[in-house]
Amino acid sequence: MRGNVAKKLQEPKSASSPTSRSYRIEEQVGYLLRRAHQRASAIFQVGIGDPNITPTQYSSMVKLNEYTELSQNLLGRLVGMDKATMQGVVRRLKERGLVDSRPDPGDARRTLLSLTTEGQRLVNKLLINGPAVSRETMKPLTVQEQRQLLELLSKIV
Amino acid sequence: MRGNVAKKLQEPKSASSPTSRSYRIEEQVGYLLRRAHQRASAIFQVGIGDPNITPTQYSSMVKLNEYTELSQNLLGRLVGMDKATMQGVVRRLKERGLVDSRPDPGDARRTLLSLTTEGQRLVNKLLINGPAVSRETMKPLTVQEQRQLLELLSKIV
DNA sequence: TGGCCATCGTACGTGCACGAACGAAATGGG
DNA sequence: CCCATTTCGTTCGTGCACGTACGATGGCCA
Repeated sequence: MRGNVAKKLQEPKSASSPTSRSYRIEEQVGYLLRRAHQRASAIFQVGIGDPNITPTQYSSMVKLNEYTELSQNLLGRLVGMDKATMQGVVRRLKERGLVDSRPDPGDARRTLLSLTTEGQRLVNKLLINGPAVSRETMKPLTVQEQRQLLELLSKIV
Repeated sequence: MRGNVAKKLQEPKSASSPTSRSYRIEEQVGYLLRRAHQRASAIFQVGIGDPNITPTQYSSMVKLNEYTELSQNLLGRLVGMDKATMQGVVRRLKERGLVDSRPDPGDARRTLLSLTTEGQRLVNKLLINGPAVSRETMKPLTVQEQRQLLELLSKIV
């Protein structure tokens, strides 16, 4: 019985003054976006069909599949990653033989990236699961709410 | 003039078959959540009032300010971080003298965390900017849309 | 009360994220 | 044509995120 008291959750101490509207961290956009993103990533990881492919790697491969060949910087802009982040993502994809690169013949600063045959094969397999992952992430919402959410998120990106 | 051709953006190659609805990565929840979270973090960093405090550190301090004293694990559950992540966040806050810890007298496995005087001072200063950060993040939305977004995000967290 | 199982915190490895600094290459204006 | 500016990719440092494994502790129940 001793020490039992220590297990009880303490009450919040702030009595929230009657004038100032109380500030709850759980109701702030940034907080909710972090949590939502966490959950989306977790669902992606189990649902996309290859536990070793991350969401950013997937986005990159999907874009490379659309455009055939892109410079590293441009790819980064298309998928919303800064160049330092992109560098790591591309390095890992190259290490796994999913992406190949060659110097841009017209601009010596650039590296042109493309999917290997293996990369194409993989991304086309994963693309089949893409819609299901999105569906599962938004499962708690009605179809109309899902449309709303996508629209609202598009506006604040 | 030479090499100019290399700068033109290549057209996407997929002709999107007429039967299957095209899959655009930019319209997937996970992708939008990642981008939105990125933007929210950037706004937080410049707006919260201390560039060295991260969103997760802020959440943790706000919760510790509400509850006075919490075990590391419980704090992690309250702010949605797994224990390994929490460990790093707490370590950095302790290194900066913003958080203090003592062994739980009733349970030798636990560490009780609390804000130092300095930590309290800081979080109360940052809390003033909290609402403005949220406002700025949702600036592109109408007030009604802002309410909707918070509600929808709450449902999928 | 003794042993099984859950919980707590830590440690390690991997990956995303980004600021800053860097050197090489391209560009554009004077 | 030359030099200042910009772009491109890399590297380094810091921090979040989480899986896994570990050892210590606590709770439960047979």
